[in-house]
Amino acid sequence: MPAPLTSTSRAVLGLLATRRWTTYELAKQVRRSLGWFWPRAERKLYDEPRRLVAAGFATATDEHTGRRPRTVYAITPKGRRELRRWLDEPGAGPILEFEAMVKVFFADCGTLEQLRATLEHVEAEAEDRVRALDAMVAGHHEAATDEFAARRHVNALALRFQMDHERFVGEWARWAQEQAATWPSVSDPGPWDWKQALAAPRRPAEVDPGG
Amino acid sequence: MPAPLTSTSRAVLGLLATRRWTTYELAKQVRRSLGWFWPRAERKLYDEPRRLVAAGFATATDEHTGRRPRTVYAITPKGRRELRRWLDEPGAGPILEFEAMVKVFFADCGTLEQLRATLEHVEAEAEDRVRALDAMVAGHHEAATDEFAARRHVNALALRFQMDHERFVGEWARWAQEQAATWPSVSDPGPWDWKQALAAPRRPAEVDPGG
DNA sequence: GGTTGAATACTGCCCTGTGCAGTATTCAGC
DNA sequence: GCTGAATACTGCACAGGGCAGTATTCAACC
Repeated sequence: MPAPLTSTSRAVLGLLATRRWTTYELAKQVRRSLGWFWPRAERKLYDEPRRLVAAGFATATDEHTGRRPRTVYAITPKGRRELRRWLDEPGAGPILEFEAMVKVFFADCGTLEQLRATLEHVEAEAEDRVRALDAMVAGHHEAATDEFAARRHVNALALRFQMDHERFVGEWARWAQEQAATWPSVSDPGPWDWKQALAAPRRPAEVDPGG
Repeated sequence: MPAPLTSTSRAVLGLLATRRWTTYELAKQVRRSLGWFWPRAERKLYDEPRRLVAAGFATATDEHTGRRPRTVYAITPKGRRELRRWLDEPGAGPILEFEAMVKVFFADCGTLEQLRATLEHVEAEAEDRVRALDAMVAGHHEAATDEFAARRHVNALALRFQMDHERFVGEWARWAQEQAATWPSVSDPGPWDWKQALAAPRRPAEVDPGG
């Protein structure tokens, strides 16, 4: 019997539902869109289409560019049925993996300077990611192929999540730096009020008055 | 030479820096605190302390409860130095894995009802997690052992992130349901304005009484 | 006093997934 | 004609997940 499919298999199946792809194209596409909330190494993406073919959910066609061979994958009707069936199952909520937060959590084993540097790095990375997403949205206005335009609405739901998430990470990192700046030392926060820190309202996103 | 340590090794090392633990206790503790931003299977946590001992960062002491043996691990001075050194390296930003979002992203292959159910499930899960975190914060007020009280400030930074994150997920899921409710069909959003959806300000957490 | 079920304290196994190195061809720019 | 980037993959070692299985201890209940 064929190995049971994973969520990654279904993610690839979903992409195949929009058009035919080579695995190389699939990998690029995952990096640009799906990868934001379902990050997978390119290496795995090369295996998945084969499993879909074995399960009867996709077909593989050998083509070639000059003398170089390439395999193009396409979804089958059975594959579309499987995808619809899969959409009936609930689906796991967000799972976060945040190495820098581990360093924040154990910051009292180091120095205030190390904590500050860690938080600054998180902030800078979050800003990079916000910029990357902004660029993607800007790109949407022009380059709108047919198959993309038809999926703009679902795309927008995911994009909105990702942008707000990245903005939130940046805001948190700024807030945490401000808090830590008031601590006498990394192992003793002095009169700092942790209850207040947990209860204070989330700051509204700063409005840019210019422009 | 011993295998190079991973971030998971360092996370366990960080816990050992606060006190001595059996692996079983370590696993419970990870589930309650670290696991929110560094989720690891219990199975793996049973291997890590051994690697730390092999590297000279921890010691293992064989004890027993009645006839049942147990191994208690403790950090060494060399282990503390390694932990401080590790805090100098930047640390990776948040990585999100969100299966339900994959289903949202490919919702146009199914039905509006499936999309609604997926989003509702995400919302309910996020609310569960907010409640679990609220209970944890409430617990902090009473049960404050010495080793916990000393780490309350760094704990608060992480807790604040986690709570706001979970609240944000819930808010997004509600927002997405409202958007999808205006779509004539799952593959055609009608006159729905995707630019507006991406640009509109994030809603404050207050409740909408309209209905 | 005996049973039962939860908590404690692990180990083995198989699979998924990551990261890196390596191979070979095509194509655009100089 | 040369070079470097893009295309199109494969192999390998190791981290990590999930589940099943083993055995003891302890408190609750009858």
